[in-house]
Amino acid sequence: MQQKKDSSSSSSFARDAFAGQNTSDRPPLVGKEIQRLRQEHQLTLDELASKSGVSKSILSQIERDHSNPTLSTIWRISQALKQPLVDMLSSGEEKPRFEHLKVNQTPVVSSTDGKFVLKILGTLGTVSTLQWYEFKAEEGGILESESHGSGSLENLTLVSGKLLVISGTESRELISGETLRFLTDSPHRLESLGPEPAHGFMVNLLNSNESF
Amino acid sequence: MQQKKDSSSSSSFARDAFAGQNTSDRPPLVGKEIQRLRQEHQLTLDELASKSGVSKSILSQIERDHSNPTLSTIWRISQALKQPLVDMLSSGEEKPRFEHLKVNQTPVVSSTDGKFVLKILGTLGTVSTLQWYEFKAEEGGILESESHGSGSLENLTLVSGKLLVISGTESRELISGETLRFLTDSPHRLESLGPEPAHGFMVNLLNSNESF
DNA sequence: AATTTGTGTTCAAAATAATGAACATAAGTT
DNA sequence: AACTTATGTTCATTATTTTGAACACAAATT
Repeated sequence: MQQKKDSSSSSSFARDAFAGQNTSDRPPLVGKEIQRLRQEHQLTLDELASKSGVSKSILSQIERDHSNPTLSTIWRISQALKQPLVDMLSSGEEKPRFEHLKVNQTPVVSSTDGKFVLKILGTLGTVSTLQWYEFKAEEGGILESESHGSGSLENLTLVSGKLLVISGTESRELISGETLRFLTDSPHRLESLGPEPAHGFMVNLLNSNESF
Repeated sequence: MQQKKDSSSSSSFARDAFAGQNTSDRPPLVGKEIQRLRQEHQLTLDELASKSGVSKSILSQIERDHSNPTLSTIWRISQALKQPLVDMLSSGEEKPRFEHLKVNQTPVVSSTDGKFVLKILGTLGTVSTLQWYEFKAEEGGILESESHGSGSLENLTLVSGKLLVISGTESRELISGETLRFLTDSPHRLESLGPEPAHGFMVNLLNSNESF
């Protein structure tokens, strides 16, 4: 019924259930990350406790992964540290420093008539898929796309040329230098109006939950 | 010491402490989202309970936001639903369909000597901050940046010109059409090598935990 | 209609997260 | 060195989450 918690060494939490590093099949160990953020903000446990409304003692335990925090606790901490909640839940991993894509390694997609060319510049997965492109389209070039799923967002910037954008029942005309963002949860279509070729840049967020 | 939980109406959680919709200053209400996902997967509470190892009763309460789940509980649920944990913590919100930025509304930043010009095309917050830019730099134009925080990633595509990128102790030279992505957790610097002006796009992920 | 089966909700008990006070230790002061 | 301050850890208690069993209700079957 009642049980001692941490007498001299172990709550049953971290040691028994989630002993290892967060390398996949265990809940994320947020302790070190929270501690890092707190120290970055130059806060003591007392200060963070009063800022967040979470008691000092539980903060201490969470930082050492001796406790399994509640959603509301993590949230209050993230608020106090001005850190998006989700950022605290992913553990830092190894990353190569540079990735250099040579010209011929950049994937290119083009419309059947070859008038609309899309260069895929990058992709990022997991949280919400993100892709960005450069495109060039001579007059009359058309790119038709299916829905990207609810909540998907397309961000178009036109460097030069003129572009007609149709999404659902609405449409817009873009001129050089303008940016348009729009929902792509229904089929949509880009058309280069010419006379000079349209050239621009596109950032797509697939199935995100962001608002702008 | 002991306390009834949900007798006929209220745990002290949802109703007392977090009554409203998730419109900002309360922990995210994950209930509806979890329920949606469960139903999408065509699972009953019993099935999800056995898949996730979380008891049916607490699932029921969490779905109705009558309980304040533990990190490990949310995590086990997210695993069973094959859903990235963080995706469950963002709630769906309303979104306007189009946002059209006219030329003069696009924020522009330039270096003190005016040789390096950065147009801020867009920003997305919360999950991990994302920003993208178009840049133009005549020969000798330099952009110096501080660290963007651990895990930050910069994705550079050069449309034309020649660009020198220095991050930490390493450096690369980019020619027209190439893409470079690199970590920006230390100060870094872009320099247009000329002779023709450098022109390109940049997508920055600040403090993300993605790997590529 | 009565029975079984499936699905979600509530109950009492047990496990554990959260709190505030006391404690330990280190760092600075007098 | 003794005293104070600052900071983090542990203790005892309280508040809540979590569990498994019992319950309620609806849908399907006999």
